[in-house]
Amino acid sequence: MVVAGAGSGKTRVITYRIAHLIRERGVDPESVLAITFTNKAAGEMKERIRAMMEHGGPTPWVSTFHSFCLRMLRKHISELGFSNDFAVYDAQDQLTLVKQCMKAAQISKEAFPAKSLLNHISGFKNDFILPEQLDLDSMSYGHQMKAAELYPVYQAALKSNNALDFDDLLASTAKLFQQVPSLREHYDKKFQYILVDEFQDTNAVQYELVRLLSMDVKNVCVVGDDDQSIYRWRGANIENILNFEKDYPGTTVIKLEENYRSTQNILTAAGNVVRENQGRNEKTLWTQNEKGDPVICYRAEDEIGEAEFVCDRIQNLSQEEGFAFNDIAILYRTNAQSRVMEDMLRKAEIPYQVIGGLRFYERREVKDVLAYMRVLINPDDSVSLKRIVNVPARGIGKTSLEKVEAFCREKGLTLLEGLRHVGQERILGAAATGKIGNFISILDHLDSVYRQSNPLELLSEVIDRSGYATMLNNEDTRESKGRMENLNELYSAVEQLVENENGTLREFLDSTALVADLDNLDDERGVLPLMTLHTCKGLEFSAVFLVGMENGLLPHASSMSDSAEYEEERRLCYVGFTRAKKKLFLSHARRRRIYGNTFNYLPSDFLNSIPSEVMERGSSTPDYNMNSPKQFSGSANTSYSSEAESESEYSIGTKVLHPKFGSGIVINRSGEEEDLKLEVFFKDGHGKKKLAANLANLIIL
DNA sequence: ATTGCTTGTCTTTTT
DNA sequence: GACAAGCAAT
Repeated sequence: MVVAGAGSGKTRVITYRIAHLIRERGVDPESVLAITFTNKAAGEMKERIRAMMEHGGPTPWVSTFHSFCLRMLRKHISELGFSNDFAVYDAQDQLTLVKQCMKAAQISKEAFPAKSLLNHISGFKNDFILPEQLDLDSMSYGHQMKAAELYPVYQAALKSNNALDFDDLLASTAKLFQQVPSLREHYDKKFQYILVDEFQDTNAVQYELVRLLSMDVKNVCVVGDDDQSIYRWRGANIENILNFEKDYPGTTVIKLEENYRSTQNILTAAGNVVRENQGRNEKTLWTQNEKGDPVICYRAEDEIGEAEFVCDRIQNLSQEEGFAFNDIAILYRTNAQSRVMEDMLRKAEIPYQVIGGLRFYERREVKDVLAYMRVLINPDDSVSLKRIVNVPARGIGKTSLEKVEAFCREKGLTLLEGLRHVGQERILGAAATGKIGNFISILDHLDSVYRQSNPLELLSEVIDRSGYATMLNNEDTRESKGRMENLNELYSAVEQLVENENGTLREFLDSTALVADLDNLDDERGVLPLMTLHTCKGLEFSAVFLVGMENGLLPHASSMSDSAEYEEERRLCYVGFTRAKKKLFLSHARRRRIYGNTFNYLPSDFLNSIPSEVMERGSSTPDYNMNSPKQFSGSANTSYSSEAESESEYSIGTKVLHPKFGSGIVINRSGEEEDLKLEVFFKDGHGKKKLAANLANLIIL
């Protein structure tokens, strides 16, 4: 186990270890399995290993957990009673199916938001709790309990659609190895060497997978950094680092504490922020690098001023100091923050790319077109079928579809089978029957294309015959033109697949299901990347701008009520800082418009952790760099000017006292002046309360 | 019965 | 500001 700080060369350790094993120890490359966090990282690692080998030949398995599992399942899933043409459901598909199941199970969607139930189900899967293993007595409150009730229904629905969701890829593979010992043994023996990067972000299933593959051959090398654990909310478990030594007795632990990436000042700032966390392994990163420039912290009046500052400095770095745009990054906590930055970058004519946000393969038109192809491959996929049955509109509405569905339930047919029987069974009137017949004949035609030609021809036929092209052409708006462009882009993606790899349609669909945001990062051209703090993990840039350093954004408002979540925000901040090699710019705005409301945020608590020797403050208005950072966690806030006080009253993060509930912290606010509503999280088990500010008799602490 | 329109809701992070 | 659910108009 290699416990290694940021910038200490973790990934390099894995890459060189693999190269060493193969080159010096004569290990068969195909007996090596390396797990990375993104497909991009996997590709780069493979490339580097290949470069270190003398000649081509077999290569080690390098992939993400998800792609590894998908590969296993495509080969062996019949053992679990699925057909190997199963579909992979993304978050949208999952939600659609959950809603459908809730209707069937008569669960009120007002009392239980589908998203919340899905989150809990995902949580069960990440903890590797199968529906039959649910312990209802251990369930906490209402949502989790309801989710437990829905979980088996949802799994059954997935099965009848011959589909797995994202979390199933992992859980089902683990289940597969547990249920079929011969298979487990086979792969255990095959993979003599297993290496896992970013181990601090593995969850229970992933841990179990590693364990299952290393029972007979206990040769595992994991690399991680507990300070960079930022996926707790996704089920990641830092405990995995602790359990490791128990499950693998005789583990050698190697610490890497020298940082080769950042200047001393940046490292000091980052180290001080993360040091305040309680549950962490004490380690201090050091570097031989120069002290470097101080970290710059800029206070803007509003988010536009912040964006102006950022663009200004970027121009400066580019023109005066010769930084390439792709060596500078803008990082933020939430995707929504990118918009203002984009507007300003466009004005400044700086080329940029936003990583993340709405993914290409999640766009409506792309998903619609892909849904046609998914149905051809897997006719049981009713989620995709329902998506396209009336898209473009062809007169098959809600009521008709409901009747067909009822008929299907009664006869035990899949939706597609049901649609095919509409005519004979006289379920619907002549008009509706005819429309469904047309749709079926479109599908049949596409199916024959699918069987006879390549994916590229099929795609153009889908776009054409479905009526999608006509629909977009008729609309003739800026939006519809954009959608058409996306379809053209999809076309080039498939084109590439067919030309270069001679891939099949299913391989293409699989790859679309597994693309990560970061996989789209294109670091060749001089394009400036914008991304969230989560996405930036593993990357480095000469200059980094971390914007929105405010209580409520970083730390995010939703983390204020839970100390474990709050600590994760700190780590997130640490990850952001340590991406920077030479220059780190922080910024925060006094006012910020979000969702149409104006918020007055206070500067982030995390800024207070940074020693003034390594940080320089600036702002568009004077009086900022004079004082040390304001303290607002203590009892007195006399350092505020009166103007600042009225402005920041009840800001997110403010500690308050309530006559009944005692002390608490403001985690959200809405409305203005008289109608100001606060959401306050109280200690001592009172939990979240919504209060009207002028009625609640709150005392600001 | 379907369509296109309006209203209301909800926005942390993602393989 | 995006999107889904609910509405009146055809």
